[in-house]
Amino acid sequence: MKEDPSSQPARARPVTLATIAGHAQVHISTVSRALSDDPVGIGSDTVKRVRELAAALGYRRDVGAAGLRTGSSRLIGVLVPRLTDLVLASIYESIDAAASAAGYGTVVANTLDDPEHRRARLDAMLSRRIDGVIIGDSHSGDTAAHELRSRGVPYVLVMRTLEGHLSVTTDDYRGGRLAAQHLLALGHRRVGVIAGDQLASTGRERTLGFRREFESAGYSLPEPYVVASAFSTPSGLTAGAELMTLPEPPTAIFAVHDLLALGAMGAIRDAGKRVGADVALIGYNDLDLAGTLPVPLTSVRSDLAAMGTQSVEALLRTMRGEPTRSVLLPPELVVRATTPPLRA
Amino acid sequence: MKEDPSSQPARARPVTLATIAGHAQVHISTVSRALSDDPVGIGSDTVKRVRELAAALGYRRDVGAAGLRTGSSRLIGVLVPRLTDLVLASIYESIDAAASAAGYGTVVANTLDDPEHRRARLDAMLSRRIDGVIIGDSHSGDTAAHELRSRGVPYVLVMRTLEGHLSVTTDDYRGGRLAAQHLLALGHRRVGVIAGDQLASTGRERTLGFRREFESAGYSLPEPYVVASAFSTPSGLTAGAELMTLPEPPTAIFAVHDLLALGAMGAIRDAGKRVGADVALIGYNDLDLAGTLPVPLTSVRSDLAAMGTQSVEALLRTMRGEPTRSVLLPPELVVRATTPPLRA
DNA sequence: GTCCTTTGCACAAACGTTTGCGGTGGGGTG
DNA sequence: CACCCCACCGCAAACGTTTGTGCAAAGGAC
Repeated sequence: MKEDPSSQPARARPVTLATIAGHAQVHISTVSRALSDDPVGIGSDTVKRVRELAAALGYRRDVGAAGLRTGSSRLIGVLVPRLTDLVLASIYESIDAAASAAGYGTVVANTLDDPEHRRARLDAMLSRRIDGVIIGDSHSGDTAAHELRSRGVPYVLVMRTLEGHLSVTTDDYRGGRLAAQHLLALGHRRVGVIAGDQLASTGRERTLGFRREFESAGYSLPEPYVVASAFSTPSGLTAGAELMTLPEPPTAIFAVHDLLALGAMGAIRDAGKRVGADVALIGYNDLDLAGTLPVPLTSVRSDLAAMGTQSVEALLRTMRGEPTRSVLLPPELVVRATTPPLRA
Repeated sequence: MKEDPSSQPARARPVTLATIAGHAQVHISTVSRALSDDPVGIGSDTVKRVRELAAALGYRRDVGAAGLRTGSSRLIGVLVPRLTDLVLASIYESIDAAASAAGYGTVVANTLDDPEHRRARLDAMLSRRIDGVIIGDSHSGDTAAHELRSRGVPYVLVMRTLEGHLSVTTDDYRGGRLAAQHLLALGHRRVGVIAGDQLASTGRERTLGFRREFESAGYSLPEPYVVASAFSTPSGLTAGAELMTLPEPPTAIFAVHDLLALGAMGAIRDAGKRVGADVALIGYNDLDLAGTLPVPLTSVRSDLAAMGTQSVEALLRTMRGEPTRSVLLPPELVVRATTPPLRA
């Protein structure tokens, strides 16, 4: 290990409009206009000269200072429960890409589903005068959306819905029905659901859709067979264990999140059964690890990238004051090895 | 689905120092001082009055404007290959938490290991006048660190090292040796390595440590048994398949990333073998899904949270101009079901 | 009572932009 | 040749802070 050269050169004084103006022998405002997207009222040769000078000097517009003047920080805030949740990480990735393409930066905050922490992070965002917020962690009984509305800060919900607020989500109710239809078609009659957080619309809707479809086919889904949980692998393990220790354990399990399904796999194995052959399993979101698991996982696919992109588009429209409607993306069932045909 | 009330109230004009000054009948500078951390030179009753007023009016300091004046944006940039890599997401989470606790915000950028894209994102960060950068995606032959140094922007590497630059990482060489020692002790003599990206110090060091330990015990690790890869589950699958189709497939595999191990599990199964019983498997990083997998995965644990936290501390020290040294965190082997004792 | 020190505050400049407005020059039209 | 118009550019204010300096009043020592 070499010695670390911790002594770094003093930070160079950044080159500003004034620097360029000095070199070009024009007024600073002329430089500003020449560098703007469409330089109106400035001679084309001046524009060329200024731009070359800017490039040569390594000029970089101070967007903070510009924001002070224009009132727009060109920054959008993103609230997520946890970035270590692959689903949210994927959505955030596409949000960031879309925002970046539109000339906006993003700041993301883990709220950990903790109201106090969330407040603090949202406060920090507002202190940076963000232009809009994408809320990915909305909870029933959540106040952030209302507060933003009353403050007049544009926002849009993603991933999870909330009655009366603009949102971009997948049709979770329909996704739940797809899972139920598949299991019913395979002949399963006694099934379990790992339902996720019931305060989140995702957990609620997916479970509800599944239940409705199942019951409307004439079968019942008793309470002990539906167990709430967090959205992590460990809680999938405990919830799965709970299901497998029922007097009559289910022959199939619907987990409303792939990570829950991953945990359930462990629980099924711990119960001495084989995933797929003995107990069918369906996950949700179709993370790219789902297809490469030891036993490839059947999952309800939702287009996370589209959700991210469209939420940015919706937010930008709202920021421009254009009317915008919520969007519901269609889910799709991807059948793999964890839901084989029932043996006779 | 209700109609979306997309019409939001006009954004309220934010309350500034001037607003408070008006109400308090003092000068704006007095308000600024009264609101600062230690209000020196201002009467204690004035301080109290101003602070109450600020709270009542819902004042929020504009950190962008403050940054313009002070020259510090109180923002640190974080460069990662991908946030959907759980390892990086975990590190970023702790970076963000630590930075936030120190009064700094963070902006993160996916660089996708693409130089051009990376340039653009780094440029955007510099345009926001970030106070420092944490580089999580350094590659051999990478120029960003050099550029930052020459620009005088404080930075620190995390996760991956680069000769001659300050970094906070785990001892990957040692981690590789731990894995080799474990497999040797179990009696494995013909082993394979899924080596990750050889341009990243993580992939390189872990593989090197493993090889050294293995060879110094008197056994060989021929080239076909070491296959490079990306750091994802799918590439773990293909690399694993490559190993399993060798004329004499290995009896154990060391994957330098848990997600690679996850993919390898699928490959082992596709080859008609059982993970653990037929082919031993060791992962790296000990993600929390490792322990809850159908067959719990033996893995080399590295303390990701500590890496994040300490990288922030190192960066803050560098920003204050204090001398700082690279840190090497010790890895730890966590033995689980994928490396059972060899049957006689 | 005078002088000096301290306390408490106001003034103003500066950070880097953007932008409405005004002014100068040149070219075209009548 | 006089006029007007337009292209091009400079001037200055403003965004919300922070901070060095100056100034007045209050308090103490003699």
